[in-house]
Amino acid sequence: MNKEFHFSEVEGRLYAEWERSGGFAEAVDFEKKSYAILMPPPNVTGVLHMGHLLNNTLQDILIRRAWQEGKNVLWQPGTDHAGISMQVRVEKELVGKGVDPKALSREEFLVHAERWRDTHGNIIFHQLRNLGICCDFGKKVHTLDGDYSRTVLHGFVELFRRGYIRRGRRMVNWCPVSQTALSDEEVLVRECPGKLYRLRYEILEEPGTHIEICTTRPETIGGDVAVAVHPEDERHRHFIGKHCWRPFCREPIPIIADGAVDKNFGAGALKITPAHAAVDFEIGQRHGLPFREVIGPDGILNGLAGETLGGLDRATARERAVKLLRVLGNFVAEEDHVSAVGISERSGEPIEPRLSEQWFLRYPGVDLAKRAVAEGWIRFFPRRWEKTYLRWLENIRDWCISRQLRWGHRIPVWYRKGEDREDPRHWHVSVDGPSDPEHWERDGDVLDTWFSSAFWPLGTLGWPDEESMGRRHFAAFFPTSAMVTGPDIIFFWVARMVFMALEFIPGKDGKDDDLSGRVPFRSVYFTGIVRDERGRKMSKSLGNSPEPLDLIARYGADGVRFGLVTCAPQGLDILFAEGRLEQGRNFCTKLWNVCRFRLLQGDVGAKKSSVGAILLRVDPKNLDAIDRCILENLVAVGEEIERAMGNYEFQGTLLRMDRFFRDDYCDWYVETCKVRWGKDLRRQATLLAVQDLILRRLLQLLSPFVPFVTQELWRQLGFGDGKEILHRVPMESAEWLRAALEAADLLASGGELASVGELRQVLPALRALGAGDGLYHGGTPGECQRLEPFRELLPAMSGHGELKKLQQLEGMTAAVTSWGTFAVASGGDGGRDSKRRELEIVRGHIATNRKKLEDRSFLERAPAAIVDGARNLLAENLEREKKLLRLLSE
RNA sequence: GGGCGGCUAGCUCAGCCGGUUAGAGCAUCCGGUUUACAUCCGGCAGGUCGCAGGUUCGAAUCCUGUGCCGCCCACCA
Repeated sequence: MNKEFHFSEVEGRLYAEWERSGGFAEAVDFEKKSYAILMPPPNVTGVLHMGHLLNNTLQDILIRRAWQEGKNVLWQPGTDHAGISMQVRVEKELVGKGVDPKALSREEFLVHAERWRDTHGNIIFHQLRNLGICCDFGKKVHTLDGDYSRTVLHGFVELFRRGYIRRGRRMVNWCPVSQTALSDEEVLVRECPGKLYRLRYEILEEPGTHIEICTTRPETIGGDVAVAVHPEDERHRHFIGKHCWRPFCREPIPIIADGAVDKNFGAGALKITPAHAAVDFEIGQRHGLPFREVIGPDGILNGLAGETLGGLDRATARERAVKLLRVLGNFVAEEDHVSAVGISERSGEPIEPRLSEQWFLRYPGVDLAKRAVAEGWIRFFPRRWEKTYLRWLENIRDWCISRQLRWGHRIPVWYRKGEDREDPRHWHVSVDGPSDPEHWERDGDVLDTWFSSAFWPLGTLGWPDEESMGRRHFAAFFPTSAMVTGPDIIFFWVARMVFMALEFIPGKDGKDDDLSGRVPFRSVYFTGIVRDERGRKMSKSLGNSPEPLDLIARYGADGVRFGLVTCAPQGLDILFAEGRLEQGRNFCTKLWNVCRFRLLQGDVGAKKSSVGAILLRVDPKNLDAIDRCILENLVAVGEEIERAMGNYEFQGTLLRMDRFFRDDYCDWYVETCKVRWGKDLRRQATLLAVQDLILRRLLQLLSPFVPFVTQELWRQLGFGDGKEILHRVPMESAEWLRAALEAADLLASGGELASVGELRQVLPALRALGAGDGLYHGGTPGECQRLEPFRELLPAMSGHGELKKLQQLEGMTAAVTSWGTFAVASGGDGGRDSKRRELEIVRGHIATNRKKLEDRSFLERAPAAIVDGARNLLAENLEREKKLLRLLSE
């Protein structure tokens, strides 16, 4: 066996083998419980980043544990066609090649896009393989696949039929760069420093008199159709019903009263531009105002904006407008003002509120979606995200689902040629289209990508086609078990999947109140966002993200996985620290070496190394307290891990295993084995069997976290038949193990646990004594008797050779312990200072506890156990003080 | 404007359904190692638990207020 774990050699070999020999293959047995995770489908344009690394590591851990628990397992991979970002990407590519994308027909463009997708689209999965994830990529689904598209279109048609989808002319968020509508969720609101302009419009009926208004967007003045004031605003009351002059495209416009105006903001009067502001639009509707559009879909102002503003972009037009207003005498003042500006998530450009004809979805089953989470049918980890989810549902608004793009699912609506498009009587809505297509024209828009993603749990499991649902085991895997994703897509995706599932999956036996079978997943684990050491979100544009594949090459997949998990606390963002990965790599090396050491002591022997087979090699008569304690620990760790994993405490679980492995097993148990090895062959065999029991279980427990090194060691140690795939080997539950070890009488009693625990605590004190010619011990007869079984062990473990009787303290450095006084010969008064420090601490404890015990209310009100604890501590420390004083006075 | 989260050792974080002396890893420093592992082992030092009140015999932990930092939501132009 090599001295080091050469991960680069092992990882490639094992991964290929897992794939080849069915390590990821589905094996559905309806007698068993099922476990399913839908991998959040990465964008086809995406490349691997740190977030994917973390996210997929966590899913892989859950999936491998599910295999170990003997469940039916589905980890569904897939990719998302990523509407806008993909289209932008392809357009850029085309422009680079000298092709004008706009000159291409829809079909020509799609050919290019599909070609791009098919060459670049699966890169991320190839990259993910390096992480070792046990996902069957053969099951991959792409949102534009034929089957999946049918799911999406069917969903649309059904929602339309049920009255949730409507076509309408409404204000939408318009991205002038992509020239498409966006949903509210795709708009980022950013605080932008700008100016608030105070302007005056002259009153038609009272020449020379003005009304003052405030605006941040003077370039839209051409679109003003009114000025509104609050109906109860004394300052402006007398203007209501009169008119004022619009400065650009000079025309009189009415002054109206509307409650939506805030009296306390600015001048208390608001110019109304229904075509370019949502609030203004509503006010316009209420008052039957006309509609003047002055900005085109491309963000360029038109002739109605004012004679010299036409043809300018919004920013330039604003500057020009201000200059004009000064010249015209309408300008009063300007002040700095921070306003909330909607920014397109994709293009980064300001959104233009714009009236347009779009398809809207009124969310179905809002109350059900609330109940699903509020009543715990779906559980969120960490829980606090429930509030975010619920609050969003409280203020939910219709979702604009149509996009003026080419890349995506084309809306399955046809309009009869030559008829009024706005008249539903001339619409055809179906998945397959009309039977006489020559008389119809299909809607040119596509659906929001997130609309198609909302059907992911349904579509990937074959819905709505019964044959397909059977083939994909819908019955076994729906509802899926866990969803692992980022809180940033809680609205975009998580909530919408909930809506769709609840809408389309009926309750069992018509019992719709029981949501258990209707939710898309039973729990959602929200990961944190991976940030760099300075707390900035890792991103390519900032250049602060390490190359994931590079990290894997340097630390090994296991090292990276270990590192990521240990620096990812539940519910908090992750401050990425590369040092963690190094610790991960070191962990693997240590695991490797302790197994190597095991092999150096002798063969594992029986090749069939089930727990039962190993137990046969353990003779309870040859076990001492130390052996029983480590076995007890082994069981307890398993129990803690099961609890922790049930709560998705990945970090806690791994750190707990790490602690058991290093502190309990390597540094304590293995070291004591060396000392206790002896000459008795049966005793030796038992010690090895105990090691095997521990290593076997440890490898299994660790396998989901560090799959490669554990798999390789499983073979090297000779567990299994040499071909076994570790994560497919069933793992005994902690409960089973406890029962088995208890039945074989291998677990420590409470007394043994306490005794060994103290033994371990004494060691550091002995080591701190420094070097001498041996270890001297003195104590009460009771103390000496307790030490007896460990006479060999203590001095050896502390590096002091043999144990001698302590005769006198002069010239010695001593440690007072619960096992008596230990000392080594020392030159001078070495150790005196540390004794003094110890005395200080001891006296501190004495004072604290004495004070407590003198406090009557403490004695009266504190529970008896606490009071007793304080008494014991006081007594103990008084005793230690006495000994220390004796030592110091020698 | 509303909401959520964080603030504990130089750094990253545990602890937070109140209870013995507030922990771990990393970094620093000191020491160890012929016999699995220097990708190792041990130890020293380092914290008035953001701040201020309150409840309590007892508060890092519960309550109130407050300060920074971050995130999310929101039609005051």
